[in-house]
Amino acid sequence: MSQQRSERPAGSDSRPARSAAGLSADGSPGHGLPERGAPASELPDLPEATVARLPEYLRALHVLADGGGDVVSSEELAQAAGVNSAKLRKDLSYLRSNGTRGVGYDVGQLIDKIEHVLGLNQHRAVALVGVGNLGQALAGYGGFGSRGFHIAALFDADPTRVGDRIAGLSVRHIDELAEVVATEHIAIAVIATPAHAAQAVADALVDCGVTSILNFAPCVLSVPENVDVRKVDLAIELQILSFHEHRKSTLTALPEAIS
Amino acid sequence: MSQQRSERPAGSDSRPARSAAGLSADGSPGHGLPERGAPASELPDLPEATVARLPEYLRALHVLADGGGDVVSSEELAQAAGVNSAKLRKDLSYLRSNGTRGVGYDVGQLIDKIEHVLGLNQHRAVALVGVGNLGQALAGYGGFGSRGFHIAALFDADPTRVGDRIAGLSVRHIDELAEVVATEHIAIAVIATPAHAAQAVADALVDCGVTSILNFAPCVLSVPENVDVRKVDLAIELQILSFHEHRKSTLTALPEAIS
DNA sequence: GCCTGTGAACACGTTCACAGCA
DNA sequence: TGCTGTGAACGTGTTCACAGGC
Repeated sequence: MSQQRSERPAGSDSRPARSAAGLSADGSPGHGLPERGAPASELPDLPEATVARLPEYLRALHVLADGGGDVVSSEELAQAAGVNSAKLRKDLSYLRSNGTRGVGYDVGQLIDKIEHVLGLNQHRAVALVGVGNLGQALAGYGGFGSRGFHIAALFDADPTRVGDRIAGLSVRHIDELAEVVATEHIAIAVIATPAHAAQAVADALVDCGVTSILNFAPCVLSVPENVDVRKVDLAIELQILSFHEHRKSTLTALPEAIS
Repeated sequence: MSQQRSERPAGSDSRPARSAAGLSADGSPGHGLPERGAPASELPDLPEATVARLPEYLRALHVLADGGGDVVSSEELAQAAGVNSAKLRKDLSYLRSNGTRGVGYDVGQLIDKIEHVLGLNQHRAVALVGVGNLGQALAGYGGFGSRGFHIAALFDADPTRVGDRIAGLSVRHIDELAEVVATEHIAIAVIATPAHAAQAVADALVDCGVTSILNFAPCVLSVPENVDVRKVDLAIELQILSFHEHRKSTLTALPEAIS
């Protein structure tokens, strides 16, 4: 499932929304899919919705592993991950997973498999652009290392911020982007700039060869089709909750139907 | 139609369950209920996917309005929001929307309608729990006011932080939660605590009557079914991007199909 | 002509229910 | 007797394509 080109909102909720603005970028009709028997045969092309849940399973598995568990049933793991067990089993079946019937899944094996599928074997270097309020918080977030990433560089356009040290890194000017992206082998970047700067930053990132962007700026980014964009927008999340609040409050005004 | 009730861990998936408990509330054909709680056209029960996109349309509309536009076609608006126009039109049709054929949509009217549906007429008060790195950044984020929300109170469990002033608000101890939630009429809360504290905070929030939670802690929350939880997890977003990176790099190893 | 609104077709995702194996 | 793995049924969401009105 390639991401569609243009831009697509990919926020918090499990938005599998594959909004393809144009045409069938990814093989719709008769796109000779990579041969089944193809030896390279890494990824057994997973549904996007499954991909979005694997990280949650992984987190739950790590918790179980820390707790000393070595085998887990689909029911237990599903509960820990907040899904139902049928969905979990279906998801894991896409990994040609090796559970043991009558027993469950080996925790360690499953962790390895999921990490492998997600490409987390190699610690990935991430660039963070924009060290304002949010950017600083993200830079300071400690949870990355344990989950397969490290922030390799910080950038900002504001000369007064360049040189600041945040979380052990020195803030560099955005003009140095290309150089650093190359030397650090960065493929993933986080945009934490104001909205008005985000598109220019995205363009610069793409020019440097970055192919995955996590966008915290409240705007739509336009990027080539080979670049993946995911979006996190706090206000949008709150507005969705607001809708449900609104709905709940009008529902309580209605007579209670049967229970 | 059976919906699992019980304590559903509303964690990751964060799709508020559409309780289909046999309510024909909205316009069943021919059953014209004479009186609704709110006669002024309440919620025409929208698909969840549509709800998730309305905020994006709203943002795009505000940009257009600021630019002086007063009418917009579905094609233009769709582009600005990063979706395709068929989807946009379908979404708006759920709002019994009033576009003009051959012309387009009135920007101002559409803004009003979406804001109304999302319940953004009333500025909603939001509580933020956890003023660490991320919490402080969220508190300092200025984008709320213009989008229908304001942070009404900050809480933390750490006594050394209580009393700090952040973004014009004084941090209060979590023990004061119930009191403040009541006086400020807070229905929505943001959890920005470490994972190990999040469930306890969620329980406390629910006890106070909070019915919508935006969870930044990397864990699954278990809440009663009438409470909506949405989750934002940075590491998960990056891991999803990592998968696509991984896939792209194995694909380039394959012979290029035609483009 | 242009553009909205929408049924119908299609694609995707979830759930069920049971076959198959330890 | 479990519990996994999975086809098939079902439901949701997206796209198409055209009817309807300006």
